[in-house]
Amino acid sequence: MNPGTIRKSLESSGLRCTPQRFAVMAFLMERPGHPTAAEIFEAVNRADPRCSRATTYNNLRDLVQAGLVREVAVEGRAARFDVKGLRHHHFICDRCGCVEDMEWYDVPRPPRGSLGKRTLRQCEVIFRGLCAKCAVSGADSGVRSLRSSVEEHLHVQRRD
Amino acid sequence: MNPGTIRKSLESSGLRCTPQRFAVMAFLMERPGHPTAAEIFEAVNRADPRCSRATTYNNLRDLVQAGLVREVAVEGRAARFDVKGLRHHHFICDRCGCVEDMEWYDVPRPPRGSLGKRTLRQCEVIFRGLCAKCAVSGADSGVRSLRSSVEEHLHVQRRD
DNA sequence: ATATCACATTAGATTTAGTCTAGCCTGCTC
DNA sequence: GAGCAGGCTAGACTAAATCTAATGTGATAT
Repeated sequence: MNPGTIRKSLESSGLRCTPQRFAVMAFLMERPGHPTAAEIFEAVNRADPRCSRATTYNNLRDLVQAGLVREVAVEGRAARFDVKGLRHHHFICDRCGCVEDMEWYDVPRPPRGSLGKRTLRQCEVIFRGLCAKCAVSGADSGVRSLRSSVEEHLHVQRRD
Repeated sequence: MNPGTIRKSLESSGLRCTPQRFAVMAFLMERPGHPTAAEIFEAVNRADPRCSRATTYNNLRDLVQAGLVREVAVEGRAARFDVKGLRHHHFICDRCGCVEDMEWYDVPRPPRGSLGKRTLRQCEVIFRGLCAKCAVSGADSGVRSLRSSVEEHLHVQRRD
């Protein structure tokens, strides 16, 4: 990835291209796979100890606000980040919490009228299940958090 | 909401109907609007101080695992919970972080082959934008965290 | 060249959200 | 009526993220 590209995309979003900001962005680009903020901080800080934790978080916030980076919240775990490149959806593993990209396809807009006074900015699809590694390994290897382990449909037929 | 219904759905999911568990479930049913764990704890504990924080979290975990309750992770904020009743999607407000239900409609499955060795349990659509209240009030009222403001055109200044 | 100003950065303290620990309680079974 | 399992509790603890107050940086104005 050409350093000029990063600089340009930062600047065209109104962000100054500081060494720290550049490093965070570069790390995200060259390491797809949705790292957590802690992983990003650790990597960037190891490469150049001039980048502190607060700066990493600040820069992530700025990059997300500028629309260059996407944040993915995962139940019971740290958030994960990826560069907003080609459009894609996300797959979240119930077991290990990893986030993977899924091929893009269009999501139908919500039906007329269901939006009310709300303003719609984005629709995204989240897929859930087991990632390839966890699906294969079968046995448990780190399940701990609030997650639905029962198939979706087998409960609550509630009439209201 | 008939207390018998709650007891029955707990028991048919293999969960004993304890007073604390019942209270958490009842609160979620009678107060739709996706409260956070802290709100649930506060309400349930105020109504009956015999329910501790740990118990609230334990019960939420159990209810989610049993498939009676759904957890919604929100970027930069506490998770929110709702009873899994009628199928619906979720709308998350960029500004205040609230979660609202959206009318259900079918989501197309991921295209053939894009799943690989993964196991799919669920597809859900998340809508993002501004909730009715925030869309109207325009001015800022509590934005603080990593959130995307790109296409949002309304530049909220953090800190004042 | 220097004062100024806005933006960036830092170390470390703090807050928030959630989990863990160790012990007690309750109600069933033998 | 002892044993046991699941459930509960207060409060200590942890992880993730944010805040604070001070310092650095570099562009522009004087």
